[in-house]
Amino acid sequence: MSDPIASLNPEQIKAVHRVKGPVLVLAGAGSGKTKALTHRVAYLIQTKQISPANILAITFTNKAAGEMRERIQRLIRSRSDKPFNVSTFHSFCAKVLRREAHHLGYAANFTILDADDQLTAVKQAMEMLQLDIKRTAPEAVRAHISSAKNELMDEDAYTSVASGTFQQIVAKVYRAYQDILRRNQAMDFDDLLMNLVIIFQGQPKVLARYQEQFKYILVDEYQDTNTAQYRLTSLLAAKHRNLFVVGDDWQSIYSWRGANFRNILNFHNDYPDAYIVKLEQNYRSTQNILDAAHAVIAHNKNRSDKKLWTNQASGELITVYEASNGKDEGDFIVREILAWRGRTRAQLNNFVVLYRTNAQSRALEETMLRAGLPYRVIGGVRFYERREIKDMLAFLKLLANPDDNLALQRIINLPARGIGKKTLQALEQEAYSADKGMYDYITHLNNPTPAVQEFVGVMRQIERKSPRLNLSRLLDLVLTASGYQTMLKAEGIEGETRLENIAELKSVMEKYDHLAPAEALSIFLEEVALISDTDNLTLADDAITLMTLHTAKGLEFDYVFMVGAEENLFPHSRSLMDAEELEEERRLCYVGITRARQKVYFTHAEERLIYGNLQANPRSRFIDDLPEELTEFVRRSGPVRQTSGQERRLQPGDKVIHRQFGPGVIISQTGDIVTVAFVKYGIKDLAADLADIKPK
DNA sequence: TCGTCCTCAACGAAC
DNA sequence: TTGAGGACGA
Ligand SMILES: Nc1ncnc2c1ncn2[C@@H]1O[C@H](COP(=O)(O)OP(=O)(O)OP(=O)(O)O)[C@@H](O)[C@H]1O
Repeated sequence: MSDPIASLNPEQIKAVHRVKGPVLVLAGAGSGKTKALTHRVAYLIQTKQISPANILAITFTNKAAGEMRERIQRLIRSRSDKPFNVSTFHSFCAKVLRREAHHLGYAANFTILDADDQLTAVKQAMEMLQLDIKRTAPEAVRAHISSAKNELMDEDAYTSVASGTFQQIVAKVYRAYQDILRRNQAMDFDDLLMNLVIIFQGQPKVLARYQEQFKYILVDEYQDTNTAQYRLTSLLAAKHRNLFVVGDDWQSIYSWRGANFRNILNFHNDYPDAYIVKLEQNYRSTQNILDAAHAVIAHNKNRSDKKLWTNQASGELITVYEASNGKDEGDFIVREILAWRGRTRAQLNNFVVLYRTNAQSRALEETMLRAGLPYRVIGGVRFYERREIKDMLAFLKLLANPDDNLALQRIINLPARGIGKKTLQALEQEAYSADKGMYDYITHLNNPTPAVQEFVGVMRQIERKSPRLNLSRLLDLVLTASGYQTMLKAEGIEGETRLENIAELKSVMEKYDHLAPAEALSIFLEEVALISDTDNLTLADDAITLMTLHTAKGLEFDYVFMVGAEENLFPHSRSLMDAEELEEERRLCYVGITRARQKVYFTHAEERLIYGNLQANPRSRFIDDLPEELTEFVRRSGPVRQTSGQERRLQPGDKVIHRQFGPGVIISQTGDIVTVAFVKYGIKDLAADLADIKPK
């Protein structure tokens, strides 16, 4: 292997060698930002003799962290067991909090709530406050609490700024929700970030310790940091100021969960002495792909100015396929993939199909199945969110944290033993009055009901044997002792499938079998809680990859299909009203195009089934923004030239004004009915005689 | 309390 | 189209 530095270009080398002080690498897609970051870590360790323990590298996914750890080890030709602190923000916070959460009254074994449990806790909070779940959507409340935390607003801060009925409700629920979480010894995803910031800000000595440890900090994908992550980074780097961040504001696509690309654009204000590196050579894509991507992003107003060029030839044209319907769209993709495979012996692993919403994957899956092509879907309904998996995990969570009432409530009646909603509520109330966790409470009851006794017996048995069992044997024990296995076996086909899923869970747990039982469980539960969709992408089998545009960030493939390139789908209908959201859709398109090494396809359909009825959407504005000379338009019947100057009546996407409902956007037209999304009144079906609707 | 049938809203992206 | 949640009877 050659000297690693030699494989970098001069600009990348500058970024790697500037060891001291703040450094910003602001550069476009595929310019080698992540590569520079990886090499910098290796350089710090190998050439500058800095201990890995003093370095903290933050990546966007656990998978990226794992790959980086491997690459660094290869670069420094070492298999040392010294800990490399390469992780995501969330798992970094979780690890530190295991040691420091006591400052906030949490024990080290706190539970990490997943999205599902969060919602359950919100509902419980609302029930306690006697709020009507039908009048106030718990999901909306959860989302607001989450945003507040990402902005570092605790319940007091939120209460003091809450205005309007809804926000005041949220403020109340927020308080009750935090109360529930504390009693459960549980933190949600957002707490992991916010609580660590609270500790660092309130305990200067603790902060100083970590500042001293992490003298060198590196952050990838800095454009998608939220306020909490930004603050955390600033706090940790404040002492030594050796902060290296890389990112691309054009690729900021997570504003809806609090990310703010101004964090990267303001870096030079936060650190006036920052050394700024621009990388302009792209090593991933052809010139046509870069030009197309640039043409799309150029329409955005809020963005930095950047250049990107490549040594590569212009390459393939962008192909735009107009399908007659969703099925035709899928068939086209299959035909193209087979054709490429015939021509170039390309592996299926080199193909990715990207869509805007998870719901679009189903139709594509069916096409792939029919064609007999192996595929993998990344994301969507996640493995760890399946009922049987969550049930198994709940047993394990309760074992790890007896205060986890949410876990207990999930499993106390599994298999059904007559503990229903009423009984559960009573137990909860009694435990609450006794100021105890529910498990603690029911294990110390004087005369428990037989059903409760039975459950306690199951848990006692598991508790007693668990110290001597490795993780996979522990799962076996849970499965048999609880009676869950018997229950599923009695269920027939569906139970079989569920048992298969549990078997898959077991094979994951086997990877932790070499760890001591005492620590294996908590490590496993933490990793499972923080696993991300991309983490599940492995190219072990040769298969076509299907995923959302968001999930594709940071990845690269030879052939990229962007499907459903239609107004209302992409850009999504919910974004059409808001200029900033539209810019984010555009950035998403930029991300999609720039994933490709060789060839990009856009596909759209004249009509497609949505909720079981046909909808017609015009093709995406992003297609219209592609340079004509780089684009090849194909229809079902064969290549055609672009139709110019389409006649415009009222079409989906048009902005309109309604006499009664005010401004809105046309979503679709079916026969005599137009569906319009109104800014104030939501989605309405109206007679299409146009009497009440005027173009804006 | 629990399972089944039925209605009706959902689908925006995820650590 | 699918899935969650309510109504209902056992
Ligand atoms: N100096 C270089 N010489 C050759 N290839 C390079 C060089 N730098 C990066 N590459 C390659 O270019 C591709 C993109 O690199 P990398 O993922 O680091 O870019 P990036 O800027 O992080 O991209 P993105 O912003 O799209 O995530 C990778 O395949 C990488 O190996």
